[in-house]
Amino acid sequence: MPVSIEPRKRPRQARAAATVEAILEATAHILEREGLGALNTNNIAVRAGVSVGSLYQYFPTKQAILTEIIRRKRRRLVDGIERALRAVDGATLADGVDGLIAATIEHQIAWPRLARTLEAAEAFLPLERETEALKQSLAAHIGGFLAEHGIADVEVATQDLIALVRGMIDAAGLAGETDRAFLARRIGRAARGYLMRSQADTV
Amino acid sequence: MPVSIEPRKRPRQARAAATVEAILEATAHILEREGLGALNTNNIAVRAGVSVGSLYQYFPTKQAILTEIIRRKRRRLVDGIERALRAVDGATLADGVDGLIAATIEHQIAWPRLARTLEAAEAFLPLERETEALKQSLAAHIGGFLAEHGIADVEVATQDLIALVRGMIDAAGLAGETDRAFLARRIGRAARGYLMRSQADTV
DNA sequence: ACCTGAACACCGTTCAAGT
DNA sequence: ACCTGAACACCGTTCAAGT
Repeated sequence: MPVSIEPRKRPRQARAAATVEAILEATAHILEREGLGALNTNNIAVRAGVSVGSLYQYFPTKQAILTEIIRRKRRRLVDGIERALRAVDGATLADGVDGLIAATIEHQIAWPRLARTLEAAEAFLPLERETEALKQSLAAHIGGFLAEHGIADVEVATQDLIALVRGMIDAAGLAGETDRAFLARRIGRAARGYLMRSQADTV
Repeated sequence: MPVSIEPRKRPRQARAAATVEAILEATAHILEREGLGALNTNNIAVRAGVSVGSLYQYFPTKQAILTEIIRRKRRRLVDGIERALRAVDGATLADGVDGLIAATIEHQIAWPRLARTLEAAEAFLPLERETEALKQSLAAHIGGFLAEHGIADVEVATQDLIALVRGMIDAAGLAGETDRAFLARRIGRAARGYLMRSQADTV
């Protein structure tokens, strides 16, 4: 039987909302400091200052907690990308790509271990459909921008760009890098190299 | 207390060696088809055709089984890279990079879900030191090659190249791509774009 | 040396009782 | 409506008995 990952009920009172936030904060904290292996519901409840029973009032499974954290993070990513695209509206391809890279770095580098751990956690969660929807959404946004600038094979290009940007940011985050401008320049070189030759291919 | 991940004892008889191989094969099979969430030791034992007791004779923990699979996979990657580097000895930078990309694709794209799942599994395993050693080894090999061709900031360049190559291959694998030549060409564009501008920067 | 499977321990989840 | 924590179930691991 598929594991339930949907929140169980909405908190109606302020203290209940605080309980939910405390559970999510405790989970993120444990993931960033100790990793997935150290995460269990007792752990979470103790750090959140509530009982396990309360935890299970709002989340039917441990995986539902992880799912909520992932969904919030994804929402922030999409918001960040949308904001970046509005900001670079009418800009050149190179400037636009730089804006997208900066927005993604901003989103991904703050808690590198948490980011990596959440990606690992996805292997346990039945989120394929949502992941697909996220990709579609990013593809629509980013692909639209690329198409406006004459990039061929937009779907593949979008997949490739997202993959190389994420790969390089994750590696930098795990290596402890904090100089975002330096990282953005390197990613920009790879991305523009990819895109310029992609344009050339279409000539 | 740290989880033990070292093999418990070496098989001495042929049937024991067969048992170990069956356990590893069963684990890889479950990971590729059903993912980490479906992996448990009963599962593994049943599919391997042995009892749980036998499994625990050779592996002290479930994580030790995952560790052995990861170690074998890493060994194959290093071998493949070394072979590729010997093959492109004396070649141009562009040809050498193409050779490295092809070797990495060959290694990573065969069982894309298994590859992704193993990366996720690393979040549970105390493999930091080995992961660091692997990076050092790859950095020594690939960095040496890059340095011979006048690439600046070799350590960062190596990290970036590995990250973008892996990121793009993983994404392609999960998207179900099977055309390795097409994928190699796209990765080559990004990698050469990164490196050529990197060279230009040094002028 | 190798194998088996019932027994034990831990952690995810439930539920009866409370405010 | 929300909270608590003891009880239950499942799966990782052990161990006594077997070939």
